[in-house]
Amino acid sequence: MPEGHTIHRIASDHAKLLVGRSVSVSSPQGRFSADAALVDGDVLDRIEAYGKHLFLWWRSGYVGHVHLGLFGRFRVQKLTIGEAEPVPVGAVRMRLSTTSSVIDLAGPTACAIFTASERDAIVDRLGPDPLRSDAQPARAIERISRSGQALGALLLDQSVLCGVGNVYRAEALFVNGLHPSRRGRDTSPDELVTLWGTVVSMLCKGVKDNRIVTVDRRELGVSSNRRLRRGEATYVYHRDLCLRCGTPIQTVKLAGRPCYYCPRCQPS
DNA sequence: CCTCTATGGCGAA
DNA sequence: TCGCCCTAGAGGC
Repeated sequence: MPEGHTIHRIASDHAKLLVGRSVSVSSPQGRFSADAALVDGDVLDRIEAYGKHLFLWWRSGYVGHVHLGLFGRFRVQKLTIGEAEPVPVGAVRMRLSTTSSVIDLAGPTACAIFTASERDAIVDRLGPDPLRSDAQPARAIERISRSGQALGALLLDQSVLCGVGNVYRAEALFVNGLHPSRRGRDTSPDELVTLWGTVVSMLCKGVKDNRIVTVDRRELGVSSNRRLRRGEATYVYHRDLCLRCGTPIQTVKLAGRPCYYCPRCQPS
């Protein structure tokens, strides 16, 4: 679920329900109770997405920080007028509720109430976010072009650029015919500019679709409106055979996780 | 019912 | 590099 596109989508979806309103904040599971009390009933001014981080700007000056990690999920329920709040299902770390909706957060890696300067400290450790209009791609491109690290490792390094996860790194490299083990410094500036562009467009599409679909449907030969199944929506990620040429997909461990690639379409 | 997996990231070695 | 945290859905029996 959560690469950068998920977080940006959540930010805009949740903003429609919460921003400008007084929000009840609680922790049915209990682990977030003390922090929740700091902002319970406060007005939410803004929700900000930065890479895989979500920041909730409260009018009091507190800033909520959420990182979904691998398992975190939000569930949104809309309430009809006068409807009582539903009983939480499972382990709900944080519940945000208004008279018209309830948003439950389960399984996050991080969920805490910070100050603005703590939020800044997190952001300072991040590279440019391709989904943000204030992103400076040159920062990422320069860093990659000086690095002896593999592209597959650099794309997953949130301090180089942020928001890309294990699916998008594999798919973006595939689309550009780049082997994941190619070193950053062995990649031309032109190739890196194009790679950045690929990441931007893939993530943007992910926000729109609210899921990861990197394949061009025309290459699939399926009717254009059928919803793609999981495993149909990528060229190499988690596939046995390359969607384009049928070659068996290989993986190489980079940044501690398997990077899927096609040895034929992405020669070293 | 159970076991396995997952689109992350941290801190201890 | 490894272990660990956290949850839910899928699939097997």
